[in-house]
Amino acid sequence: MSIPTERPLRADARRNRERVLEGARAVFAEHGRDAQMDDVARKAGVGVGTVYRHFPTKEALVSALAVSLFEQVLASARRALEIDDPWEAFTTALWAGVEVLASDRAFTEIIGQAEMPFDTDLMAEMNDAYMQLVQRAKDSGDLRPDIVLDDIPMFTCGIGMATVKPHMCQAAWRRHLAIIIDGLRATNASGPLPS
Amino acid sequence: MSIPTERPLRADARRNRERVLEGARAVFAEHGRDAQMDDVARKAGVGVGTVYRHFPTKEALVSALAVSLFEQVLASARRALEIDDPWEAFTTALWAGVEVLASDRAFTEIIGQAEMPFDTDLMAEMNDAYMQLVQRAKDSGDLRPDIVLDDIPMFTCGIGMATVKPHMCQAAWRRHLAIIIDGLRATNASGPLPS
DNA sequence: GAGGAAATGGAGGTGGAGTTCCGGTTTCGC
DNA sequence: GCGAAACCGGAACTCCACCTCCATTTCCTC
Repeated sequence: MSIPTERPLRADARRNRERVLEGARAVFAEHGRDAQMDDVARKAGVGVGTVYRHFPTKEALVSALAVSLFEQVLASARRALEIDDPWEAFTTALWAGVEVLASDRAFTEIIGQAEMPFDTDLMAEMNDAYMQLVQRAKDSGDLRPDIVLDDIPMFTCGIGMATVKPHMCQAAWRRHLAIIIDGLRATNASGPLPS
Repeated sequence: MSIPTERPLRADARRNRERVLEGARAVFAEHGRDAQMDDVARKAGVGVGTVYRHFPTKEALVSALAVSLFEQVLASARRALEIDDPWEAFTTALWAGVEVLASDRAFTEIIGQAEMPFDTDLMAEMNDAYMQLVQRAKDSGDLRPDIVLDDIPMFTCGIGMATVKPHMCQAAWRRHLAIIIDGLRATNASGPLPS
């Protein structure tokens, strides 16, 4: 019953897999989810068949990319957790996380969906990290106490979605986030949040 | 060179046109832009051919709906302009406008695009109304002065996009907007907005 | 280097969504 | 009422994007 360890990829296969990922990242970041597989292949300098050999489905390819970006966001959250000041830690994580979102159209579209195509462990670790950031910022009295964890992806996703509008200045997301961060401060709350 | 006044629609055509619009509103509000024309027809209790007789293209149908919702938002902004207190006028307009957005997935997707398929007059009137709301709220010292007009659709669009996630509580947009409004108050600004 | 397994590429199959077309039906002016 | 014109319905067509297939090439093992 031992799981047969997968034989290592051949050299050319490994190289091409990397090229596909690279091309896909570029194409999906620019055109969002509905970029086309043929364009990915062309960008990667590879045939469509090769793309499909490495990723059986468009969805699988998109997921692979999303996982990678998700890990980036998680890493930035963990780095922020090392900051002593709770409010600075919290806002630092937001700035870093949103920067990833704002740079990639497809990623924002994906996390804006109901079902994430990820392994749940990653999600759980993500929740953990952000839960700590939120709780610490609440405990210190900096973050308004009626914020819940689910509010955070709502904000960040909103910023991402609003920023990918093609005609929009690329730096606009910074203004957007700055406003939200000011709105999140406990001292700035004009009243309790609804429901 | 007189433009031939269009003959009035026949009774059944007028009735069906209305049914198509009604069905389309429902279907697009729920499924967003990529709802299907066949579904619109079915919802309207009408053949696809009839849909295409009244709206030559899917895009045309979507635009017609969007104009109607846009007019709703404009009307709510004008109503808000009659409120004396500048800050209350401004926030009232936001609450009303976002409520329309949050209820309609396709509409949010459309205004999140580069080119709006509208007649420009409507856009200009919209700009006028919001410009006044923004300026008055700045002049009274309530709204932070470094906000520009273009920031407003960015915020509202972000809220709309973040809210149409199917799994999300329908009232979440209120929390989102409440945070942003608190962030927009001049007294709550922690620093100047970037660029 | 030879044999064979793995990987490649891109022409074409497949399916689904937008649009067209036209025989049949409904409405309106006379 | 009657004829003509407008309108309706939905089967069929088109087009485009995802995906498959296999002859050919590349790489690894012995």
